[in-house]
Amino acid sequence: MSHSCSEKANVLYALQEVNKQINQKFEHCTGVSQSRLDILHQLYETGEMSQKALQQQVNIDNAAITRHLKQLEERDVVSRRKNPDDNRVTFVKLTKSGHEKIGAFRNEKARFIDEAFKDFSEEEQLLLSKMLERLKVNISAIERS
Amino acid sequence: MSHSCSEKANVLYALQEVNKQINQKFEHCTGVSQSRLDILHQLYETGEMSQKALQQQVNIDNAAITRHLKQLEERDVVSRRKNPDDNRVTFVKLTKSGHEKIGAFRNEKARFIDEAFKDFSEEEQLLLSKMLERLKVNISAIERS
DNA sequence: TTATATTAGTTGATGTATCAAACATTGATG
DNA sequence: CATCAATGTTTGATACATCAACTAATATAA
Repeated sequence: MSHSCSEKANVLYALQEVNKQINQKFEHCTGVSQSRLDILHQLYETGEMSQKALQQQVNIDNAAITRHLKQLEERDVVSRRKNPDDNRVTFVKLTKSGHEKIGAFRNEKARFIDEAFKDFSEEEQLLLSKMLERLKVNISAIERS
Repeated sequence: MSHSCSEKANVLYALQEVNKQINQKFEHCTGVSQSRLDILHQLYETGEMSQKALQQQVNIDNAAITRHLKQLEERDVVSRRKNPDDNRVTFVKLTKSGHEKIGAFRNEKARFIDEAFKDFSEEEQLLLSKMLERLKVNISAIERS
């Protein structure tokens, strides 16, 4: 029991290691943080959208979204305007120059991902994906002690 | 190509999701951050050790280690002393009261881990572990563009 | 033995995620 | 219509990780 438990612990630890490694390496390669790229990626895919929708897609805090967008707006990567039909929500989209820049990052990321999974077959990817999903479900179900 | 690539991207994304989820949930359950628990866990396992060795084990920044330990020392969870044979290094260990407290956290974590992997067979754990290891190797090999 | 390099640890600056509190706007109810 | 609840966004406080610059101690080499 103690042994199998510590084995699981190691898997969890490995997961965190890989994750940290990904973030560090990728950010080091591109100069953009993962979460910022997630935001930009989402805007690239979706076009104009509300901050709320964006926040739900990329799954980081409201406050963080606001701050990222503020900076991105200053650098003319992103533009914002109020929804004329509901002044609570603000719409965000990539600027033209932002859109161009993001293209390069997306290629970079694609390359990164291809390298990361270079020796994974389709089946293995699927397997990994399924396992992660199960982990996610299990963890969601955990109650506060 | 575009399709399989975005599939990989989703796997990577899922990995990050799970990781974030783990950290949030666990910290929410115990009130201790993962990295702080890693530090305490390591001290629990190893006993007294140098900060350098600790840092290498838990793999977070020197500066972060220093700051964690400073706080833990203030709260009497940990005690530090200089290595009399080499005044550059400082040894750290759990205090008696620290040791007791950590026991509870470790149990909490064991429970958490058991829940997370509750429907995973030994083989599956091993499989996941191997895949993560491969990812790690692949990512290590990626050069800055 | 004095100068230089290396090692361990600390501190300051910066970036970013989080929660909670505040705010403005809108919707719903009496 | 007036009040109250809900929604979307912002700000402030806090926590943490990272890098770079710094200090102190030791090891190396001239």
